[in-house]
Amino acid sequence: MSEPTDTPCPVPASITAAWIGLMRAQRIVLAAIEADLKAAGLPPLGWYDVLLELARAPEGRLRPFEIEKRTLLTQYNLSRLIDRLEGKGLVQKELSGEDGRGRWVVITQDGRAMQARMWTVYSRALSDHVGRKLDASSADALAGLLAKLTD
Amino acid sequence: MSEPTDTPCPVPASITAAWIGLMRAQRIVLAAIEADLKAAGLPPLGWYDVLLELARAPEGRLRPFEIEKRTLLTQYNLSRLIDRLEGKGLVQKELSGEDGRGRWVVITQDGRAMQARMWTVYSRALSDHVGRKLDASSADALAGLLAKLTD
DNA sequence: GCGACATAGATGCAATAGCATGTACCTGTT
DNA sequence: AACAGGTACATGCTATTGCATCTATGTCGC
Repeated sequence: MSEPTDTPCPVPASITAAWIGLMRAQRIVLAAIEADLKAAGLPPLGWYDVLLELARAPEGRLRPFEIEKRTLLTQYNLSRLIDRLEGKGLVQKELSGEDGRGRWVVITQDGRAMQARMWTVYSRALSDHVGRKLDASSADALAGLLAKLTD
Repeated sequence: MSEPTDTPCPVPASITAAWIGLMRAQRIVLAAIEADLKAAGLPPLGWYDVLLELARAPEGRLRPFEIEKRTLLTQYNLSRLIDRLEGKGLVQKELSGEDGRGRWVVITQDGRAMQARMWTVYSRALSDHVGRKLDASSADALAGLLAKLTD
């Protein structure tokens, strides 16, 4: 006669609490930030990530696979996101001379302007939805703990 | 002649580090867990969330709007997720007598079995991808810091 | 140089998410 | 009772995502 295990849970409660908190916090804060961007008539955060990487890159250009690594976007989603960015004139695609398989993605002036415009809204949203909730030492501690999850 | 502000950033570095860490950690861990579920031939995590709430509810039934609050799903996404769950025989929809607008969503035996089956995989994934990375006190600390973000 | 395999990127198609709106029904006011 | 909201849920349409696969090129061993 075995004990009925109502919750057959080999996972410590502290672990599940951390995981649920991680999901909740990310969703809630992300939704709040996206809402602020949308309210300002700006595109979603994914666009910003790509534009920022390009803006920081030497000559404002990167290969798609480099963007992919930096942003955690999947290959097929990035391929289409780049098409959308190009459609809005924020980036240009160029053929790569060295590697016949490759393309260059180059940020345009409009793209740099959009990145800057998005940052004004994004930074304020970050202050509102993250900065207001955490002091510097808490933020450091949080970043440190989260980093443990990603190696 | 004004100084060029290379990074016009009123947001403390510790705040952006925490935010980027939050996004990265959530995406990486979620992707790992979803991959484990898929590898086991099981449906995505969203299904589990709904099934768990139903399994825990008295008589295994909830109104859609109750599920909505508990899971952070949007109304329209939940409406269709419930249809998919019903299509697989994991829940049933019943008309509500008291409130003519309402429906009940009732978990079936198959639904309970699926929730249990998913938990065996999910709990192992949690141990692998979270438990292995954090000791109990770190997990508690992380949960506490994340909770600060969501009030 | 040729074949086998890897890498970079694109794309057709099915599934899901987002948005706006629609349909019922409820609740309060006059 | 009639009306004016408000709440609960569904749904048509479009946009995005996920998956599998395709094309093109590069690399390595022989």
